[in-house]
Amino acid sequence: MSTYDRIYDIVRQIPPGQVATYGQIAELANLFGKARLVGYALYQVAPEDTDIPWHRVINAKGEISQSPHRNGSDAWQRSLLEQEGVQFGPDHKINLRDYRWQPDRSVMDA
DNA sequence: TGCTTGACTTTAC
DNA sequence: AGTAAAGCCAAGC
Repeated sequence: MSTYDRIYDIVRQIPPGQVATYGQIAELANLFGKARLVGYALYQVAPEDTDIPWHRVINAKGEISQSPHRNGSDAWQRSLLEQEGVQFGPDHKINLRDYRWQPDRSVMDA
């Protein structure tokens, strides 16, 4: 069981129409403070890999993280999210308050 | 083997 | 509010 396996395991559990931040994934995978590894792990996942919903992982700002090496897979990511009903704000940001994934919401209030 | 880089986050000016 | 720096760990060279 490698570190990345734990990350992928968490990412696989993100339900459609919801998103999670890198830091959140790291925390759930018992890797608090190691958010970079999450991004690095996802970097190794091929965009066409449908086994892992990599597109549901975004940064803490609610935006799709970009990198010189992505070259368009970021646009693809946005497309996939919109397809699942995730709406982007005027500045191309996702409202985490509404779409953030709540893994274990035992205390359901209101 | 050792140094640099990176799909990040948080805290501090 | 936008910018800067530090912490983290695996991969590539």
